[in-house]
Amino acid sequence: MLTTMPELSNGADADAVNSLRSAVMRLSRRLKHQRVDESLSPTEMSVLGTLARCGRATPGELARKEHVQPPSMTRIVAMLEAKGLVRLEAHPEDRRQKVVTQTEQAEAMLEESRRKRNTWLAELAAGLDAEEWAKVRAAAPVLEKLAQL
Amino acid sequence: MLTTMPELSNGADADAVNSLRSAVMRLSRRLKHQRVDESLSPTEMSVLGTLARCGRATPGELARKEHVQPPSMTRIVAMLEAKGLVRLEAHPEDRRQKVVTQTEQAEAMLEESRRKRNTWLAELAAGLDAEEWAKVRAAAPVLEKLAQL
DNA sequence: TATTGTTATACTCTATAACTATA
DNA sequence: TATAGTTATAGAGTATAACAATA
Repeated sequence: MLTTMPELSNGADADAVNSLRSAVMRLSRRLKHQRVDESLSPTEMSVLGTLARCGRATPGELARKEHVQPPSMTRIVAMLEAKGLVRLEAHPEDRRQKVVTQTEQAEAMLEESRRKRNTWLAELAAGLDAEEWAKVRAAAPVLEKLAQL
Repeated sequence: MLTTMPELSNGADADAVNSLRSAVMRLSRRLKHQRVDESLSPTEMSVLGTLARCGRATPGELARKEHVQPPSMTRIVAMLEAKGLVRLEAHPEDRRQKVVTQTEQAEAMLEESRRKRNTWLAELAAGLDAEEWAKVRAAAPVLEKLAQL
């Protein structure tokens, strides 16, 4: 039977996305609970990770990258500032904007959190073989790209 | 410098998990919005998917599989029942338990939703090349396993 | 006494709408 | 007039605690 769906010439198929979607939703739910730092929400952690990569960003840029609305990012940044993990400075050229940078404390926290993450990872790793982990590693950058598209 | 973290002999490493975690959280946020059926939450969709695979399950089993607490699953199942997507029957051997099965309507809905998903997929697919999608396809089953571990 | 499911309640995260300040 | 960010408010989804029924 002919379908009306668009051609997917690059090998993507509905079953894979179906599986991916279900796995992502359930994994995200687990990650919410397995959070490495009890005082930080998953998105707050994600923002710190983004800042560690980008160096600096405006609240608006962060909102777009995290796929969150501006008011939500305002709250998140305020939380992180209150915890001493980011600094807010005036934008040099546009006085409407602000610039968010991570503090040294955030860097230390990320290092500490990486250690905790490894412990949790070790437990999960026991359930996968080397080949399976290789697939996850190969796909991780693509998933990040997917999240940004 | 020597670390105190456990050996990860199967090739898993912290950077991969770091990347994976961030991508999963952001993707899940996108998926929340790109939901194929406006009237169903991501978890409700996930439960239907699980039922489609398992055939039947008790609320407790579903709660464990979806990594949700029993009271939450009570609400989710009640919603799905109110929408005519699942049926609740008495457990044949244990009168404390119940058995959840999907209705024909749910099956039709899943088929319809697959069509919509393909449309959304076509847009995303444009941003990845064949090799990248191959990596996603290869990793999808592993991610599902990871979500269940 | 332990387990399955439910009810009642509260919390976390995010969104929308309305507002302020700057471009 | 448009844009960046904020404030105030509401909603969705989930958790915890307390309870009922059955094993």
